[in-house]
Amino acid sequence: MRPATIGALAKATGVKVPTIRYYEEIGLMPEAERSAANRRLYGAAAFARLGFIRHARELGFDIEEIRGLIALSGDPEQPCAELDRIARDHLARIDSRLARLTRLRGEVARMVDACSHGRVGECRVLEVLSDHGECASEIH
Amino acid sequence: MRPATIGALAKATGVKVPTIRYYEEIGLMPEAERSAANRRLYGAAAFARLGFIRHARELGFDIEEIRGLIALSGDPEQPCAELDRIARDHLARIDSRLARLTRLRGEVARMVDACSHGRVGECRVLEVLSDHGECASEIH
DNA sequence: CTTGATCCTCTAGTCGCTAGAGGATTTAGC
DNA sequence: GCTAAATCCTCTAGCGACTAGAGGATCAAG
Repeated sequence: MRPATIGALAKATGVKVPTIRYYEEIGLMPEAERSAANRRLYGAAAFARLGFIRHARELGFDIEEIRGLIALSGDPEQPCAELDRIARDHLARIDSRLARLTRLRGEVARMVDACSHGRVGECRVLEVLSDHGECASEIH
Repeated sequence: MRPATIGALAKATGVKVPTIRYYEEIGLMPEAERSAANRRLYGAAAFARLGFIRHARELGFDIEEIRGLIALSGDPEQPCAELDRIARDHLARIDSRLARLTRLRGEVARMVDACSHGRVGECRVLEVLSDHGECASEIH
């Protein structure tokens, strides 16, 4: 397998070309080797790493967390407690976002139900929004 | 009730001072009157409007939607179909975010479970992240 | 009358990209 | 071999919704 262009890497991983360059710029991807004409060239390792990054991003890890995960993966002798901690922290964040979003859904649904389908003057959507006392749940 | 300073408005509504200035800059709040010494002064209407904005933001409406809601609220004779549409669209967005976040939670939880609490070399967290085939659900 | 809190404007930074300008090089079709 | 389209390069600027900080004016309390 000879080195691929950035376009081929993009196609294979589903990460856009400018995003790959951006990842290189912020040091998330290593600096790519270059062809004689200054084009970036990627080998199998780059495909694996970018795939990893993409998947982690899809799971909602932020760039700094991914940096941490990559650093840890480079040293297989380390105990995986830190890895576990990053993942658990992330899970906790997801859970709290889920809880918040669920409460929010309830409030918005209630608001939609309150619409009388008449004129704006009678519509309760605006009232619900204006008056925090209308909230069923305490969001703040 | 004589006019309040920006600080008092901030305290009362829970919106930070720079954010209020930002809202004025982008035209979400009207330009405040000024004291002789050029300080912003706010009356009851400003409290109501900023409270409305804050609440809508908390419910996840974006600035453009809020602009729309405010514009509609200015004309009580209009039918409230448009209002209803904005709110329903928003509800649909929340639902799809909820669905996505729920799938994601499942994957991350599975990943955390896969940690053998040994060394990084044996930990499946990294594998799960590397290999999209490991996914239980199709996210993309 | 001084001290500290609050206010003003302005610029720049956050995150994770995305878009576009302007130019070089490569690839595909004829 | 030649041309046209696609791809690549670098660079700067923009998105949303703020947040942070500099540098200076003004206000309220002791």
